[in-house]
Amino acid sequence: MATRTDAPTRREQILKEAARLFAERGFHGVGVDEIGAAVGISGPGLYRHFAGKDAMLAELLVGISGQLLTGGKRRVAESDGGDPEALLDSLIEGHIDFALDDRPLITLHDRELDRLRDSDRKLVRQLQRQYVELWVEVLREVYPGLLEPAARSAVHSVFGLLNSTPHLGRPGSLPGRAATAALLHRMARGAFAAAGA
Amino acid sequence: MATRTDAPTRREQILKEAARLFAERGFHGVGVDEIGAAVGISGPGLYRHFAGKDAMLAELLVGISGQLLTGGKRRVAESDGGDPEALLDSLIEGHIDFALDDRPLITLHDRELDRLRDSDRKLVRQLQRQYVELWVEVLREVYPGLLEPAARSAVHSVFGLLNSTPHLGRPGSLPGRAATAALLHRMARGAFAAAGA
DNA sequence: CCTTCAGGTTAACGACCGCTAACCTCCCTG
DNA sequence: CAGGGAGGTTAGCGGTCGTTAACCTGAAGG
Repeated sequence: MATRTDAPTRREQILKEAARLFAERGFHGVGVDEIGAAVGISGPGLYRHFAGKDAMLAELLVGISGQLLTGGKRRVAESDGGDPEALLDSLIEGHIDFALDDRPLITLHDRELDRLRDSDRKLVRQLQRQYVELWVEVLREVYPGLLEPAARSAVHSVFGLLNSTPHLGRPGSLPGRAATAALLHRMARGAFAAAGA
Repeated sequence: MATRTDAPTRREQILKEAARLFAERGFHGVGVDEIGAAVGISGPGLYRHFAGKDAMLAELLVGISGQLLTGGKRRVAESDGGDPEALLDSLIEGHIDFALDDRPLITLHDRELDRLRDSDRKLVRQLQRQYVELWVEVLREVYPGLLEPAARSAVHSVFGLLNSTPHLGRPGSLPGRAATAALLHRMARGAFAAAGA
């Protein structure tokens, strides 16, 4: 992972603020003027960077889904036939990092999907589906007795568990990031273990 | 539980359809004309039954939170000092019933809270908080080693797990309601057990 | 039979919102 | 030192939305 050191571009600033605002008040609840104000320019200036408000949401959601899937595939590749248990732990860890570091995106990800144009929505759904299937395959290697429909339900449910981070109160009321991550990780494994029994 | 046999009132019809539409497209994404059309009257006719669009959302969210809390309190009272394990199972079962039978309400419940007037939002949050604390107390009886902050995080996370039902595909792709409920129940217990270890 | 009222209707107003048009101003480059 | 494009600005248009106003109607009650 090459850590970025250069300053964020204006486009990236806009996307970040838009994500925060969309997560706080919903896509329809935020005006373009507010998004502009959040980055120090005003309203129509955004159209120098994006074709429209819809395009911002689309780029955010496609980006999230793609990032999750890419990270998941990378972890599978790095494991390469090794211990499935360790691979499952790796997937869980990656998802938790994302859920803790990009809370607004996690919120958007399963909340505003229906506001997308048909083609974008199909793309996002396809990426999400591939990500789920990747987890399902790994899960069924760890728990061979688990049938596919049950495995898929279990994966969706654990996503619900891991994505609950936005409800956990603002950073500070928590017992520290590492402890929270560890708790979530244990609970996810416990839930999977119970599903596989 | 006295099962209702009389026909639903117009108010109830409106609330039900509004809940469905809000869950599908978001509060700001639904117009009053659509809500009216869903119950066979048109737009402004709704104002004979509600003070405004906001009032519908408020009544829905207060109703949900109150219903969950009331049901939880009833189960605690029925247990009355008995087996904490059985009480925890009872709470989980009640929450699962709600999540499976009223999916649109579950969706709204943690998605549109910020669209409420300040007073209504405070009321809903207070009801939600009481419900969480009720779970936390029971959970700490079952797992005495669990500290309060961790227990609260665990409860929120299990709510995320149980409330994932809207993502589980429409009824029919599932292996039957009873099997789904049983799976969710096992996973919730597994997650709690892992948190308590 | 007349009144009343609950529960509708349509028309229209005012606010807001996404987006475009037209214009301005640096800064880079040949 | 021209000039041109990147990245802003404000004004304003067109459509939508929540809400109100004014009117209608059928059924119940004295």
